[in-house]
Amino acid sequence: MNTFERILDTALELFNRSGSEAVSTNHIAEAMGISPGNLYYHVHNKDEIIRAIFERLFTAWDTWLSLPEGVVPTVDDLAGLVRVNFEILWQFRFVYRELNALIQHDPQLKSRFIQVRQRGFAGFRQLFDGFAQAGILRPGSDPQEVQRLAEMCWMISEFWLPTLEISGQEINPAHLQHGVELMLFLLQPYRVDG
Amino acid sequence: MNTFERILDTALELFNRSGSEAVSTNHIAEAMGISPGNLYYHVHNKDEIIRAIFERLFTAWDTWLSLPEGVVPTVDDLAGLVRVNFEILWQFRFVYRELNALIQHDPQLKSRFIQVRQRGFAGFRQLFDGFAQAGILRPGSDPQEVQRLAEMCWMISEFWLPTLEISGQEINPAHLQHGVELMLFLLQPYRVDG
DNA sequence: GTCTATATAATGATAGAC
DNA sequence: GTCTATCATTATATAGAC
Repeated sequence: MNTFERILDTALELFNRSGSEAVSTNHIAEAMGISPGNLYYHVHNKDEIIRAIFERLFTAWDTWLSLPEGVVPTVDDLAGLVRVNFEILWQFRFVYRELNALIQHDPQLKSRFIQVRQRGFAGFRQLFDGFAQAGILRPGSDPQEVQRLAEMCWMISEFWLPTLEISGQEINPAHLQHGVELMLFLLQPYRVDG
Repeated sequence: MNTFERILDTALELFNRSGSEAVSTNHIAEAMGISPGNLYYHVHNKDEIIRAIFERLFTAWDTWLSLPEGVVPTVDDLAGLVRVNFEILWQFRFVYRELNALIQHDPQLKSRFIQVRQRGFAGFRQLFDGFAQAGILRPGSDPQEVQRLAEMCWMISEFWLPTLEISGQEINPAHLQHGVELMLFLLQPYRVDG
């Protein structure tokens, strides 16, 4: 693996462990066993490292939401999808721990994040259109219903890990499952099958 | 006002504007027009400033949830309560922007936050028991129903502002109202009155 | 209580030899 | 590509005069 990718690997590990603010470029270099000067040959600055790690997350999200064409998704698929996102966000856990601060500090990162997240939600949202068309969700009188269900599920998908952390709860399969169940619970009144 | 409180006022303003990491004790002293040495006469260190500001938030929350005795709350009261929490969290907006990072960095702050938040949720949760007893929520077959509704509403109450920020949406009354409406939407299927 | 002056350490980043 | 050496800057924090 090339040095640039190794820098990202190491930085991600340290950021997840100690937070990106507490981890200096010197720490990263030391953890890799290279000199600080060498690190700066491969990256311009610390912000670039953070942005590159974010791009890795974005790639993971792209794969996450690239669903097979023409297949009608079920609510179980949705639950599985959210579980996968929990895994992704655990892998990049420093991101949502510091997200609002990070994008406030770096306008370039902010616009990029907002753009990618927006696209991600659009894809996620499509699942719910699929549910409605497949008759999995009952036809509602309120046209905003599907939109709102998607927004709530998305919120759980994004903020369940941070919620567990500020509750003092361990991030383990049982506690993650609680988030999935919360999501299924809020879909319950609108489901035809369940 | 005494100097300690003025330090907290100034620090809160700067933290909200630039993030607590970017603001040094020197910045705070300068913004107040006192010397760095003088600031350290009044506080031991920066962590103490952050903890003291958190205590202010906790006090605001205490007042927030101290409801008049024996009065049966309505769903409108709940909506109003959540709006007030949005105002509180706006006043202390650096807190939820950095919350997971801050409590990871300061174990003392972490245990205190978890404790206060737990108590806060218990009070919030009581509202929902009140709803159930008053017949505002339909009697559900699932005993966990009330708990889950409270958890979802609490999540909106906590994370709606961060959600707006990472969506690139301005924090204004209309966008805040959207959060309230999301909450009312998820209560809808369980309401008897609506 | 408030100031000036300062100690100490760490940060991000660069220059130039190899 | 990698190193050593180093810089300028900033951060937290303290000592001691007033």
